[in-house]
Amino acid sequence: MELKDLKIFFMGTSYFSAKIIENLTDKGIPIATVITQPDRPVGRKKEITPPEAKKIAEKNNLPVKQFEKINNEAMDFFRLENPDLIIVAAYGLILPQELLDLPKFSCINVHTSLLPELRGPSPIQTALLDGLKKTGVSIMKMDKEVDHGPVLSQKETKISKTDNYISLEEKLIKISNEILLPAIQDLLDGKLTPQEQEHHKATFTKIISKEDGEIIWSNSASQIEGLHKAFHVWPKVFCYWKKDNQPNSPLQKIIFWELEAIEEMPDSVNKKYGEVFRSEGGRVLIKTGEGLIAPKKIQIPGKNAMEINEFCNGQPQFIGSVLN
RNA sequence: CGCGGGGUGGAGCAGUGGUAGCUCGUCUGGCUCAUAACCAGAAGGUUGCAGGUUCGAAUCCUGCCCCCGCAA
Repeated sequence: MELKDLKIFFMGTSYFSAKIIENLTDKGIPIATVITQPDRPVGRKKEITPPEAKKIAEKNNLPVKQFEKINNEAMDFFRLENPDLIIVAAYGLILPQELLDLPKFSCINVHTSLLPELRGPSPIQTALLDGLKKTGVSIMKMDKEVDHGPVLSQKETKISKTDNYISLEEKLIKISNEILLPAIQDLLDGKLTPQEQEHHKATFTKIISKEDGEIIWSNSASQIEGLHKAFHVWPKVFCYWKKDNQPNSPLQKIIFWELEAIEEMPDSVNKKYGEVFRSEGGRVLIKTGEGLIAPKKIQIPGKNAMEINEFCNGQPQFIGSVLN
């Protein structure tokens, strides 16, 4: 059975999905339809913006279908079209059992973790948040529970000290594109039997929300650095500052664009968690529960991001304040 | 008409009607075991754009351009 003889649907929404579509197309795999989420209002002007997957699909002249959710109306479409195979990558919605059962060759999911670890919606972020040394990509056959189905293929990659969300996602895209097609082809050829996951070893990730990006200064510097690596793109990493250092002065949000964890120094031992000070070497540092954070580039609402020293030139009272 | 903040010398900010200031940087000279050195001095702004009010506008009014946070 040749892949290109099948009627293949692709379901995905994000940048990750778009890169998978791009690769499949480049390799001559015909995607009959790309199913993605609806265009959404984005930005201050609420401009209706198509998802990345739609942009790349249209660029490659692939038919696109958008559903708010997989309801009966959507199912009518799938029943009518009756695809042989559905590939799902970062679609963002849970598929009903009927849809999972529909394609002759099942629904195949690309998940960016070494299943059964890090099931759920945020495997890349959670790997960085937890400071894992490695992660990877799993190709699996979808079943009734999320990220629970038998695994066709898996490949791991190291997480380096300098990796953040962007660089790690790129690594995982590369791996996905290496293993996705061979796995599917082997499955079709009967050369591969999907392996049941070791369910007792499963770990789970959660949906990320805005407030997850808030820094807790009693945490360790390395935890905060992990937070930044995981969330620097979204929801961003931030904390609050009382600009006048008065108890009832309004809280000023501070977004951290770049930061670095460094070790404790002699002149920091008596500081409070979240206290900003300048070291003898002249660096602006913030005390944490364990170790120090050296902010490098920050932003306050209404302003552009700026280097920490530039910020301190205009806001000298920042040094000596306590963040929370 | 979603809510809100902002555009002032190279950078970051102050200045809400009366000669445009601060921190940093730059340049010149001095000093040198105080080192993001220090001291003395200098250069550098048609205060986003266009109108208006006023004896006088960065500051008040009107329109426009640009940047950003929230929300979605």
